Amino acid sequence: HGGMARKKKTRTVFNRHQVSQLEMTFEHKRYLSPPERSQLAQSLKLTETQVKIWFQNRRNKFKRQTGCEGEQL
Amino acid sequence: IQFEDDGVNDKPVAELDEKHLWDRFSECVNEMIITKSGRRMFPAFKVKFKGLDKQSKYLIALDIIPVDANRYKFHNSKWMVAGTGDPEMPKPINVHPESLATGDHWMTKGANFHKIKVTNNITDRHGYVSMFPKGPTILNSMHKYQPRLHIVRVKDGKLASAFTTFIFPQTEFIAVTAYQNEKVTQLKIDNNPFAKGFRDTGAGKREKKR
DNA sequence: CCACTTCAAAGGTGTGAGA
DNA sequence: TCTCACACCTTTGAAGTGG
Repeated sequence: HGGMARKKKTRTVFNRHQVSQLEMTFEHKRYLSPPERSQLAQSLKLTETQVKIWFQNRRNKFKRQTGCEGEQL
Repeated sequence: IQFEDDGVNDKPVAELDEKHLWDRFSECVNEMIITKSGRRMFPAFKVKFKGLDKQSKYLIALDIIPVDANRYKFHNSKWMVAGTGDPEMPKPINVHPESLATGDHWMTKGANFHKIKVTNNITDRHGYVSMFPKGPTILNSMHKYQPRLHIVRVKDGKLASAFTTFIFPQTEFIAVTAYQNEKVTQLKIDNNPFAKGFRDTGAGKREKKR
């Protein structure tokens, strides 16, 4: 990185209602079709990209937790 | 306690996870800090399951009950009875958040109760679920306690078996407001990742301001 | 879509002082 | 005995980057 472009990435946190709705939706469907995503985004007042990325991250997390099954002694 | 037996044949067995760690704490009599805002227990209460029916759904729960009616004191590096215990508050039953999951779920993923908290703050009751109190478990300092694990099969929202309760003696502890036994403190520092900043060796920078 | 990484914010440790 | 502010860590999770 050459320039001095200091980007303050402020961490956005979804509120409880948003997370619980997203979580409930994820429990039923692990993938969302574009129309479903659009509707959910609108009802939660999030952008479609945010919902898309949330599901992407959520799938990754699910895989990570479930995949690492052989820990401990 | 009433239940409608659904005829499912299972034989629930729970075994304590990280038993060796619990044993080391137990050897020097474990202590758990209680604070006003609520403190997690360390080690965390984690269990693995066997003998559940894969298809059936189960509720898994944890509670913490008084061991006896004594007050204790730490004197000459030893715990000893120091009179009669104080009255106990009713103890909440901590239902595991993943509850009403299948036997298959519990047997593959186990149950981790690391988020439950213990407190000495009598004035912040979080209300009740059903007949039972909700929120952090209220304990008396310098009293002895024993966590218990409960398993019950559930069918169509109704209990479908008797409760199976497991007690792991090495999870017994004395509630304290500040650690009494140096050995316990050191075990906590050595094993709790959140206390890594107090470790002497390696990446730790133990320092005393004078 | 996945695999990873980035990096603030949130929050859990024991400490040591001062009740 | 108990409480509280620290310093010092971790964990969390949305957003970033590349495949």
